[in-house]
Amino acid sequence: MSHSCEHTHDHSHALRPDARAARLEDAQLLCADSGERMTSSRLRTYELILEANGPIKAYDVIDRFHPDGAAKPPTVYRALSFLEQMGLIHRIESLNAFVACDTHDRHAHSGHTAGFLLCECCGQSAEIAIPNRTEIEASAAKTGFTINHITLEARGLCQACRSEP
Amino acid sequence: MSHSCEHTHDHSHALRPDARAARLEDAQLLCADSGERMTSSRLRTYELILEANGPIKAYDVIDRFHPDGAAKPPTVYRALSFLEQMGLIHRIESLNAFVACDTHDRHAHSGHTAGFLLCECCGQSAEIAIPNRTEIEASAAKTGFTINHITLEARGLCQACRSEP
DNA sequence: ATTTGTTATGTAATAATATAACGTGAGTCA
DNA sequence: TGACTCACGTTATATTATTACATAACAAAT
Repeated sequence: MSHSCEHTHDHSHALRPDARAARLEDAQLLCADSGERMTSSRLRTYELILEANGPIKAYDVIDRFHPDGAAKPPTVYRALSFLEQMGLIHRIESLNAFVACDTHDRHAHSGHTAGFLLCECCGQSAEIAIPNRTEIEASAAKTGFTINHITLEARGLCQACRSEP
Repeated sequence: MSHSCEHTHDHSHALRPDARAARLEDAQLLCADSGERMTSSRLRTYELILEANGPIKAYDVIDRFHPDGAAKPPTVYRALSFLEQMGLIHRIESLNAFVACDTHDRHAHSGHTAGFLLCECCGQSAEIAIPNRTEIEASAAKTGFTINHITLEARGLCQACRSEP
């Protein structure tokens, strides 16, 4: 889906090294507080996701895991599950990819559920609050359905990609 | 995800044979009107999706395609793409599965975009209108993002599964 | 300090999902 | 009829994800 265009994608959203370091620290504190272990493979996986410029595929994490050679899939998939349970990353269903949770909003989005805007051109994502969650729940409740989790992924074009020809 | 419970799922939503036949006829008319060809593999794929009691996996279609032995994957994946483009079926991203479009609502949902309620217990799905489409678009527009397609999938428990212990 | 239970990891294999590439046939229409 | 397009058949392979089981690391109680 991404990179189907001609222009260059110089509008990187990747975190700068110091911001990444801060996120890694925060994650370690979060785990310490919750009595979970932030092991080295979990940390490495999180680091690679933070380094990525947008959602990253599991096998890209696997390939980049070691300086010399790939990790074994279960190592990374286990870490991804853990990080997702901790609310540190989100899975993007429509891309089979993973993205770091936007820390700024992490506590704002109830149940660690967020919506995503996914640019079909540059491949970057933006996390948004799900507008009117209650309406969705109300609409479901009419038929007696109770919602546990909402996946909301909107595909389109980000401003940068729309303005570049 | 589904069938993690103890109770039986006798609340089938599958169409009755006559209703299925009507859908198949409608689909053929739709194709005729649009100048597309409803070939036998497309029809067979659609038939299997209509017969399913909820979202069905591509490989389940592949396995059931012939009375004796499976179809080749490309045959079915091609048919699935076609049916999706025609608005006859939807892909459920969070399940890697496909479900027949709810005909009743097919014209009501602009752009053939629909939301889904997915029961984590019985595996059935219900198609809903996306309640906040404009708000989502407005929220995206604030950052200059234009939306082409919205995926909305809510997981939870349907009434039948909540009432059965 | 040892035992014991739990949690995490290593490793090999394989399952599940999806597409590429390329040749063939069937319809359409000048 | 010839040329064109669309759909299909076939083989192979790519991509995504999990099972299964053995080992290691850790924590907590004895």
